[in-house]
Order: sequence, then C-alpha cells, then structure tokens
Amino acid sequence: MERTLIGELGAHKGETVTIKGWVDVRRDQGKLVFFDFRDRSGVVQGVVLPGSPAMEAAKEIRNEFVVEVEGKVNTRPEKNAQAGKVNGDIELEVLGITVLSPADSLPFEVDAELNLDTYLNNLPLTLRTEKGRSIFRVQAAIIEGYRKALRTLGFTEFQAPALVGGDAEGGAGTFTVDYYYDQKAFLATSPQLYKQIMVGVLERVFTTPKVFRGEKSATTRHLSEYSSLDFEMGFIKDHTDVMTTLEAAVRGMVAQVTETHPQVYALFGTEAPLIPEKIPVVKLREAQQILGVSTDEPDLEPEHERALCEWAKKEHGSDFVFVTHYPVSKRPFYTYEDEQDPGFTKSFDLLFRGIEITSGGQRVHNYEVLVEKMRAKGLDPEKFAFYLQAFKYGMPPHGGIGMGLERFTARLLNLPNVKEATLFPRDLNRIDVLLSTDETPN
RNA sequence: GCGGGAGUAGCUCAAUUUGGUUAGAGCGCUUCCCUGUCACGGAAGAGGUUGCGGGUUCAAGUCCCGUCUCUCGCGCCA
Repeated sequence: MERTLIGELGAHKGETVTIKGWVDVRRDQGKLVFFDFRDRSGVVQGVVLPGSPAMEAAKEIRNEFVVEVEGKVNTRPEKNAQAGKVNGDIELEVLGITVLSPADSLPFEVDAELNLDTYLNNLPLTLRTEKGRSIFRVQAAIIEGYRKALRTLGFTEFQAPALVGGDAEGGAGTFTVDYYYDQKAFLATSPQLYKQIMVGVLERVFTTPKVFRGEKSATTRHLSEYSSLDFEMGFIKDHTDVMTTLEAAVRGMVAQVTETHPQVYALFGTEAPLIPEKIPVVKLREAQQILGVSTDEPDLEPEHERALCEWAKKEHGSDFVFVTHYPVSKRPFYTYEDEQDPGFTKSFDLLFRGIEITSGGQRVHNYEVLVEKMRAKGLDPEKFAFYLQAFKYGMPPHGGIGMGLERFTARLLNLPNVKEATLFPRDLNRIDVLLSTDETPN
C-alpha cells in the first residue's frame, strides 16, 4: 500500500493506511502496547489492541526501529485526546507491523540531557532528537533566506574553490595538503580573492563555501571547518552600501526562519531577534567611548562585544549592531582606508547577541594601491599575480562580507556552543571520532 | 599557546571537604506483572580495574607528581 505521511493522517480518519518511520517511544502495558511513530512530517500514537495480529511484533520492537505500519486512523476517545499536540486527536490502530530495520538498544535516552562531548560523539543518533532536527532545519532555512534575498538583489551564486595555492588573508592559520609532484597546497581560509575576481565577471556574486582555519582555538565560537556566507558587490559608493545589502540579507534570513518555523524560538527558550528599522552603527572608537574603555585598542574584546550588544538592545531595541572603522593595522591588505579618517578603514563587523558574526567592508580596487598595500603587509605581489589580473584589467569600486553560518545559527537559537550549530564539527581533537594524540589512546 | 573547572555504571550525577569495611542514586538494560498509556506504572536482577601511569600510607575514588581527554574563559577570529 502507498505510504501516507504521519503529518497528513488527520485527513484520513476512518481509513486504513500505511506509514513508514521510526519508533519514537514504546509503552508496553501488557495486553495493550502503545507507540509513538515518527517520520519527517510528524509523530502519531499507535495502539496495538489485544488480539491484534501485530501483537507479537509489537513485543519485539524497541525504540528507533524502522518500521512499516498498517493501521486504521481512529478518532481518539475524548478523554484520551491530547489537546494542542500534533495528531493529538487521532491515533493509529495498528493492524500490522513490518520491521524494515532493527535498532540496537540505545546508549542513552534520546531526549536525555547529555554532556557536549557525549552529544558530539554520538551525532548519528543525537541529531534525531527534536532539537537536533530543528537546528538543522532552521539552518537550511537560514541559507534559503540568504539566497532568496541576494538573488532578488541581482546576485549570482558561484562555487568557490576549497583547494588553493596560497593563504589569502596572510594571517589566519591554514591547513596544508600534499599536492602533486611534492607540491604543497592549502585549504581555503576564505573565498575572498575569488569573490573579488568574480565581481570583475558578474558584478554581484555570493557563495557559501566551507572554509578552514587551523587556529588551535578551544572556545564556544570557533571551528576548524565552517560555512561562510559570503557576498561581494561592485559599483558601491562606499562600505555603507554593503551594510545596507547585508541588512537586507539578514532580514531575509530571519524572515525565512520565522515564517517556516514559527515555533522554534520557544523550543530553544529564546525569541525572534529584534531588528529595528535601521541597525545601529557605531565607529569602533565610539563603541569604546560608550563602554568606557581605551580608544587606543585596535579591537573590542569579547567582553566588550557582549556589553556593546546589551547597549544596542537597550538603547536601540536591536539584537544587532554594526561597528565600523577598524584601524588599518587590524584589517587585511585589501581593506579600503577612509580618506576622511586616515589610519582607519571603511570596514565593519556585525555583532549579533554578543558575538561577531560578520566582517566586511569596501575593498581596494585600484591596482597600484593594492600592490602597495600588499607590500606594506609584507606580502609578495608576485604570489598574487593571478588575483591581481582582475585589478589590472578594470575593477569597479566594490565591497562585501563574510558571515559565519554556524555562529549565526547558534545565536539565533540560543545554543551555548557553536558546535551544536554544526552538523559534524571539526575541532582540536575530534573529526567525528576523537583523534589519537598519544601512542596509547584512551 | 595561557588560565580556571572536570573525568566514578551505557547516560546524568552522589560519595572527595576531614583517606578507613562489600563505591551509591535516577534513567536506560534483562526477566516477570499490567486493557488507555502518552517521560506509562509495579516487582526483581545484571552492570564499576573510580581516564591512564607513578608516588605517599597499615589503608587512596579521596592526598602528591606526571600524562591524556573533556569543558569554560583569554589570545585570535567568522
């Protein structure tokens, strides 16, 4: 019989249907066995009544078994209805069960509170929880919202390379890979150079590559491999045009999540983010004055970023705040220096609920200036000859951003550690399983 | 890389302060009972080289040293 999705059972009252899914929970009462069955669309209670031909199978089945169930969709007796729950008014009277795949007994209850490392070491199982499923459905919606917003604004998506011949940023730690003929190649730390090249081709582009940072960071916000939501746009007036586009993208991302998953914020004990008419903008030095810290520091410390976000929420009703005009020394070679504010750049970070989720700015588009900036940072223009062709042959004024998808997801859903917003996080000692750092692994 | 906290049953944790007999609980697991449960309930049972190595002591989960791992903060960054 054709499969009916669990989420659509309400339209089949009185009919005999076949569902396929997992056993979420089994409640054995002896003569009577109850199940919760789960598929991608929802959950429904199944009841195996005394004398049912499915009783023998029902006694063998355990949580997470994959089953095909034939049953009759009944309206629940009024006293047994579960108000407010999906399919709370119906249940499936089980007439037959076929085990498609058995499951070992679980190492822990699927909904148990787990330590982070237990959770991460068992992701194929722990991702099946309601929260696990929700996080990555939300993440898919975030990317969908990002794509929709930028396509509407005339951007073209492209695929950036992961394997590169040099370190674009000249600072971030890179992973080295063996290439042909005893050569070394690197995993990209950013699609930056390729985005800029593509501005010379398509004018407005975006890409969502995996990027790699070998930084030995052990924090709640760093990953060795993460997804970077990048865009780059030509013919801008200055960095504020980029900020305007970023605002539109962020609104689109949040709207997509809120429209498709309205219940998700409550599930994670948070609320939809506050985005006012205009996200507040402060220069770095203004931010430092607001916080009462030295304006000589080239950057905000994490503690200050958290405090500034509290300020933005209190004073502007915003969960986001832009910080602009970081000093030239703190920014990569391609960053545009502000003629009106020498020593400082037309660059910005976007902070969201306490942490930096985006860096961006206007880029240098003049070939000679760019070569000079490279030299000033101790980089060899010869090694960037490929990239520099884009500037040699005519590049419009342009700028763009890179946003950490996992950081955005984590802040949106109030997840304490960015690894929870990463399907399969790579960190110092773990790529799915713990890596042995000793001859006698534990 | 630096600093704080932690590692005890499959999972989540007690027992460590003040060293002292067979290291406990809840959940899960096994067996049995249960006709309306929805985290079902009830009874019984199995399950531990206390991360690893060394030291002090009559005696170490507990104190000391080393080491590995986890976790949080910092550096750095998205």
